Amino acid sequence: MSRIRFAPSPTGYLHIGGARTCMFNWLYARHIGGEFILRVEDTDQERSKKEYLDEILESIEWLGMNWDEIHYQSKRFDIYREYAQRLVKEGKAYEKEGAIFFKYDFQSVEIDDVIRGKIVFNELPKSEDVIIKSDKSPTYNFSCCVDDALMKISCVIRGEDHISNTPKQILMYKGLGFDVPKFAHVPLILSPGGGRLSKRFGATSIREYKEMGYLSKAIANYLLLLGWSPGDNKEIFSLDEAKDIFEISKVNKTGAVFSIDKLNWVNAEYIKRMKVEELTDLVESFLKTKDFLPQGVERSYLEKVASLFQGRIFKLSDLVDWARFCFYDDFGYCEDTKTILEKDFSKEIEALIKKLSVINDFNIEVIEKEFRATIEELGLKMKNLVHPTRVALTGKRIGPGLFETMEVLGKDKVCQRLNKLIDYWKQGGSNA
RNA sequence: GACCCCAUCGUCUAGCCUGGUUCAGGACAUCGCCCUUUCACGGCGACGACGCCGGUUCAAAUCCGGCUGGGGUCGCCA
Repeated sequence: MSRIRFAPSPTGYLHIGGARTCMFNWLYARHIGGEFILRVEDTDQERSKKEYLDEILESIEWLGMNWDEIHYQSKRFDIYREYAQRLVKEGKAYEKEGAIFFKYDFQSVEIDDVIRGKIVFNELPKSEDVIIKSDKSPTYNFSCCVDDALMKISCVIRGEDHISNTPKQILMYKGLGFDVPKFAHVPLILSPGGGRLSKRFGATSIREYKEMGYLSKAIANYLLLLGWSPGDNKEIFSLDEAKDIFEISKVNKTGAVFSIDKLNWVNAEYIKRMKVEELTDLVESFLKTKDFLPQGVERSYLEKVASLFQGRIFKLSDLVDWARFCFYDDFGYCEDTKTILEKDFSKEIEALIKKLSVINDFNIEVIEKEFRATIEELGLKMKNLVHPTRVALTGKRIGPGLFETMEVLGKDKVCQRLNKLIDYWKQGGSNA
């Protein structure tokens, strides 16, 4: 049975790079029918926080992954000390000032990397390293090595920033008499400017993306596109589909620049392909956490709003800007609507109100019919009436199709808002 | 500085392993046209890459070497 692990350190939130490494591990494990193990590397008691751990586990699940085992290094200190002690007895390590140092028995070290092939190190910067600190906690390279061996990890999949740790670890495996596992070093995700993904580049944690209204499946899908490709020009696929065809050896060697534009596109694709009911669920809980929904908004209404915007938003948070008029009456007219409102169309709008107010079944077909009839009778062009009407209803010059917008808002609100625009003109254009 | 990794359109990538089918395919972004009540969506199209130099070969994006460029690591952090 193959055993694969992801080993996060709870000293920060799960960021994009970690999430992707986790996905590669999970995908590989599931693809070969192996076990997926989470190993929490919480040896740094000072910096490890429960808050971070909770967030990491939550993000992993949110992205659609599960695990078979979870271990905590903070509970295994005895084990690390025992193995370190063994090295001391064998003369491969020694104690000094309360710490234990491992002496590298260095010749030349070769890594057989599943993604990169052979990597050869001909020299190492040091001839020894601390494996147990003076506070008796293990150092990263040592606990990592002991655990990967004891937990029978068959392939260590991690970021390429660990390549230079690998020769030291291999020497430790050998010193301890352990079998050396396979390694696969995946490329890093880069900032748009090149270089490491950093806080300087906006959001980096999965949680932040969730809060911006990105869907878990879209993020998982996009992250997978960074460094791996199904190879058939397919770009939209689920973790589950990927699982069936994923090959760790097919992961790229080159670092990939994170593109918010492409993430937006993927996210929009997911939103478009979703059933309205499903989208409404997401919209509802998202807007609730943003404290955006007024009291008493009905589910059926929310569903109409979701459907109205389904094809035109990139992320859920776009609704906060664009769909405000669906929930609140207190909006003013945007600055850029001035040119539209310059000309007074009171008479025409009044005629429109008259036509609309007598409609019984206020649906899109009837609305459009009456709207066009009004245009016809007044000898106007569509845009003459469409633009001011949209501004009256939404406060903006751009938005969803006018007639569906009217249907969603309903007759009363439509007429009321149209009258408000007439008042605006009466008062000589003051934004009441 | 030392060690290591990497190198196809602006970006993500397919192709590279098993050289010819590729004057290099797809996607995002950008631009144009169409659709149209606005903005999007959708449709169509344009722009746009094998870093450079050598070598191997009848033939190289594909194999080899060098150079250049980018990245990573050098903590009793992980």
